[in-house]
Amino acid sequence: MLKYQHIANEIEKYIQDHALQQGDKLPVLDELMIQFGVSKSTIIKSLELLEEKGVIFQVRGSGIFVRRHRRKGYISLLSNQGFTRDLESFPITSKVLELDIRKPSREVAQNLNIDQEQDVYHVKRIRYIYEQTLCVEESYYNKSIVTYLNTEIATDSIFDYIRDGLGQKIGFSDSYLHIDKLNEEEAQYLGLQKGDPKMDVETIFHLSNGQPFDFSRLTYNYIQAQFFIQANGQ
Amino acid sequence: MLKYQHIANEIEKYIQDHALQQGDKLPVLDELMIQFGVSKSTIIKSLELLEEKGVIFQVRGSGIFVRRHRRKGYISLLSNQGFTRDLESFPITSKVLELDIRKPSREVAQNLNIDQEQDVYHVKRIRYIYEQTLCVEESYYNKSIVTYLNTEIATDSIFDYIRDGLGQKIGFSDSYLHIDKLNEEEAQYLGLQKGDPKMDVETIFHLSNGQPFDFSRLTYNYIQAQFFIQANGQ
DNA sequence: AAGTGGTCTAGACCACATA
DNA sequence: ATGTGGTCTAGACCACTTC
Repeated sequence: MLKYQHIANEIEKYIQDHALQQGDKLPVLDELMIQFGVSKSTIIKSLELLEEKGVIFQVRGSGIFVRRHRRKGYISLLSNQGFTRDLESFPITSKVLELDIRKPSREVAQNLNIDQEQDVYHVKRIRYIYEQTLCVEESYYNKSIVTYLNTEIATDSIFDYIRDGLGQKIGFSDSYLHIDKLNEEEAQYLGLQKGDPKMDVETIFHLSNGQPFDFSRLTYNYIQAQFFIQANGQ
Repeated sequence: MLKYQHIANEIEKYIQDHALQQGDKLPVLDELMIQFGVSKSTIIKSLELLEEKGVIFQVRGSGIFVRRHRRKGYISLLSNQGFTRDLESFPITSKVLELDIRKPSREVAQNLNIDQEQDVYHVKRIRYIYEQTLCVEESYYNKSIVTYLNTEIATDSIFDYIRDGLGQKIGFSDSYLHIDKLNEEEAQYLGLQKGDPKMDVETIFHLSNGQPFDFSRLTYNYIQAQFFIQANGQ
């Protein structure tokens, strides 16, 4: 593991173990340098990581402080690793409704940047949070990258499998959000009424080399759906 | 202006001027170092900025590539500078409905981290995009930080005024998203029906020293509301 | 004035992709 | 094997906050 990653983890663990709150001060740069026995740049790199993650904020001339959002039970829209990778992880489970290999629609092919003759895995799942219906998910994986899938994998974490089982490196993702009304089928899956509110999140996931490998649409139960986003200044 | 900021701007301008698309390759590190006459670290810092912003992605051993999301007309949920600061800026206008000084409710006081005796500016606005109703906004500003406001400022950009007029440095923000149904009043403002879907976005904006200065709730018209989020791997 | 974080440099060495 | 990005160092100097 890289030094700066290791140090970032240690600092984050320190914050959690000591239950530090928003605004609490961390040791100064010089101390951290000595404590971890590395150069200033390496500490700075660690702190940049934590700042980007929304764990701390730095004030020039003053110090390094803990950043905490106050509300619990919200799902982060910024983790592009699915839900299971969140720090404050939720008890998310899945039920697989459909799993097959097919030719993509034009929309799917476009989003995966392939042509319509190439095979994709199609997966439809319901996802539960605290045993309540959270969302319906429909995903398409480029089969030339995600070469194999089965129901067992899809019931567990597909992303863990892609990373650990297939050895693919997951990079960045683009998400598009829409608000609309539920249709009959969606309402049935989510245990709501037709015409009730919903949020659709379409996401294109890319490998770290920029290749799209997954296009997914999640339709959320508006009662369970609470999200948060931490933004940093530019 | 800092070197790495300047370079980042130049590179971004280069991408726009040449209308580069997703996956197009940029000059390699060595070339950029020579071209801008700076050290490797400075170029890297610029590229990190652009990567965080979702403008490029880097592949070790391969190169630096342009990152573009393909869909137009979506509002970024990551800009914590309001709408007006977006690169692909929209014609956003505002109408001020209410503007007064008052004592905050407990909820507002909590979110601004003040007590209920301290004054806040209360602003209620309707915001339009392409001359259509985008959202209703209700904001509360800590009056000890935002010392003055008037209708003219609130019709324009309040954030520009806070930064440029008051000389405050805007830092990070925490946003919380909910989906629900419109009530009578909201429906009227947005020109929709009671019970139609809505998205509420509550945001706490902080100065760069960590102090909250603005708590706002935006209620979006579900027909106009389209958002996007670019996430980077961890 | 002292303390603290931020920028920038030159260079050594490492890890990954491509051919 | 070569090219390309990533990590890490030691140190000089700068900018902001606090006292």
